Amino acid sequence: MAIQITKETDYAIRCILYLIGMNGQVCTVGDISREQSIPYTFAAKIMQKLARAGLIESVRGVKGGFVLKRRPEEISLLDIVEAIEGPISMNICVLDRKSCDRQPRCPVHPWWVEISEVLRERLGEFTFDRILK
Amino acid sequence: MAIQITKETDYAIRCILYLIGMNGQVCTVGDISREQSIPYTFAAKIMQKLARAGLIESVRGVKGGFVLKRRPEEISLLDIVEAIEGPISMNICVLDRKSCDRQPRCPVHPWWVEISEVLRERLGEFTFDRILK
DNA sequence: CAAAACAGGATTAGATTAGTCCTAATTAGA
DNA sequence: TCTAATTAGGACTAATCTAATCCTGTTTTG
Repeated sequence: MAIQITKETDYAIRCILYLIGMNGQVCTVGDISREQSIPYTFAAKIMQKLARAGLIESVRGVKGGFVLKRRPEEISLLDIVEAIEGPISMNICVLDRKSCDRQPRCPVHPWWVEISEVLRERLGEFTFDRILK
Repeated sequence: MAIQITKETDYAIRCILYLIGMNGQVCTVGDISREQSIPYTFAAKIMQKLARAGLIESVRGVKGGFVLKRRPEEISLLDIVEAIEGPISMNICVLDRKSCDRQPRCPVHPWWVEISEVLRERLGEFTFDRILK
């Protein structure tokens, strides 16, 4: 676990980008997988996560697929990162205080809390309306 | 590779913290390993990396060990993270443009460059003199 | 009811992280 | 000068996580 988003998250961003480009049209996993060069079953998993997070909506059955559920300005990098990887923290101790074995207080802990928060804020500022310009 | 420092980096921070607390006294890997609960051989590797990065200095032979080479205000979280994990980038494409298969331009690329830079700056602001207060 | 699609659990392969082992090289001190 | 304490560093192993696949089930159009 180094300081980098996963390939899955990178794929997820491409998925959203693709849906934005399709302007409300329902797209299948097949379309997305083909156009964005993402392995089919992996793309399917990613779309499920994005749907559970409420960023996109699934339509089941023949003629089904996925559509964007929010407008581009309502979707940020943070939304996608958290939909795929879960809550952000620069060090596990931020989310799970027990994991820090240097009880009761590690002097660096508050720094990680602060840096994690800064990163969240920044990721939240990058919304997809900005990308179209 | 998710957005989080590794355990090795966390250990490295403890090593520096320990040396700072020892006020210029030469400390062995044994001391550090014992006091900070880091497996001996792993701690040895970490100290080597910190030494190569110029944060600490090694003294070989009997009575040898490690000493801080810089003052606390000259050591930041960034120095340690980069000494252990190498250059920071939120997405591989920031360091290795070739790794981005969506040539020639991915619209998200400049965002990752910017976010990586913000993170570097923030990590650089946390210097170890601040921790003592 | 058949075919096209999503849902989701279980599994596998590959990469990375975490940690170990072993054999030097260095040096203080008996 | 020999020995013990110590760092240097390459090779290796174990554990964990990421990336990807497989399979079975459910929904829905025509």
